[in-house]
Amino acid sequence: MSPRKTNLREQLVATAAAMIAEQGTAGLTVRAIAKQAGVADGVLYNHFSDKEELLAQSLVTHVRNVEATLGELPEAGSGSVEANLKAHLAYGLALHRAILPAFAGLIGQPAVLERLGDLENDSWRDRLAAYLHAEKDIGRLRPDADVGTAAALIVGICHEAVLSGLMPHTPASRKPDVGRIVATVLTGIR
Amino acid sequence: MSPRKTNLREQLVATAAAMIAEQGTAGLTVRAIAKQAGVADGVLYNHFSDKEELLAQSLVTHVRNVEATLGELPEAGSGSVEANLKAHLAYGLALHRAILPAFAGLIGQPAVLERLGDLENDSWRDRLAAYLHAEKDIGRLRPDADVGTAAALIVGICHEAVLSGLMPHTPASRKPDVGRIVATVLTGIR
DNA sequence: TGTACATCAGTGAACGCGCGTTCACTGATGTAC
DNA sequence: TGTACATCAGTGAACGCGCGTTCACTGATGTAC
Repeated sequence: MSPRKTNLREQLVATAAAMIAEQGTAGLTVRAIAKQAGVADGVLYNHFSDKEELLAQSLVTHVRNVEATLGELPEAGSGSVEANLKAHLAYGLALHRAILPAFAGLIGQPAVLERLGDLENDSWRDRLAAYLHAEKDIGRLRPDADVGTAAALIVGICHEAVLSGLMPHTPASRKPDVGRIVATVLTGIR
Repeated sequence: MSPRKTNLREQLVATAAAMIAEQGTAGLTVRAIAKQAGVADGVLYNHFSDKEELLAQSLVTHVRNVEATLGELPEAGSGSVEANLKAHLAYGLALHRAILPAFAGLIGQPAVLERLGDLENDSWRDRLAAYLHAEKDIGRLRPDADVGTAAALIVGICHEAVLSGLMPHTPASRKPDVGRIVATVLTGIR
């Protein structure tokens, strides 16, 4: 063995993650990754069984890179519920804007997605749901509030905002307004 | 001219639309379409400038086929707001379940999507927003209700439900509950 | 009506290309004596 | 210390494949006389 100070595997993953961040997974090529990393075309097969393994690892890295740039999420009981939900929503919007195009490029080819089992799949969603439950337990939300559904609504807004932005003929006026969304989820429309 | 009773163009579009309905646009091949239609490989170029034109036309047809299978949307003022919103949401869920995978397969290759300008892009969304406005004018929703945001929440749920279903490691318990979603949008959680 | 020719939708083998992947080879580094 | 050999990460040309697309050809149909 005696690893000769080779972290080329990590170099390839870092390069591929950066390319995913810039252009998504659609049309991403092993040659393009190798060229960007400044190594030979075939070298990735010394470190990965195939392209899918490199892609799966790079996706995990990409998601972690994005999460590292996002701040902390608020704790239940601190500040106001409205401000906390706005922070959660802004976090989710930024997260999905950065990672959803990468995942969408893999639809219809789910083999890569199935290799991501070790990636905590949607930890933000779980934390949002836990936050809402805690606020309800504290009494800052209605006792009969359906916090699971509220979490789904907020996650859905994130998906909708990003997907609409990827479609061509979408009016720019459809940009999400964090304050109005949180207000509507809190108070309803009836 | 004298068109010799040739509707092969429409036959190709119908075949491609059916294949899109079954397996989405990802991995859809001109050869597979030709084989399924029972015609020669190259014949599509007598009727379309290229694969993208066939795909765009087939996507429009697919969407119209799906819409034709969905019932009518309720009118403002009839029935109850809650029942009407449930009908709208069920419609949107069925619509997106059928068409969103087809569109997702084209992300990162937006040339096809740009050819869909004549397709009324998201007419259900517009009709939902118009319905909510009308109910507000009638007085069956709060005067200060943010119906535009409410429409975005409902559309978002449709996107979220479909995308989550396409991901492998999603728990089955996350299926959307139309009644609870409508109740939460109507009454909020605070 | 019958015959010769023109038309043109349809055919399918073939082309060029880019992809993921392979593998004989290189050459710098580690080891043996 | 110096020399000969072994190792193995890295190289990059080449392979096979499937894709979208092209085009010389076929043969059924319409037209002219």
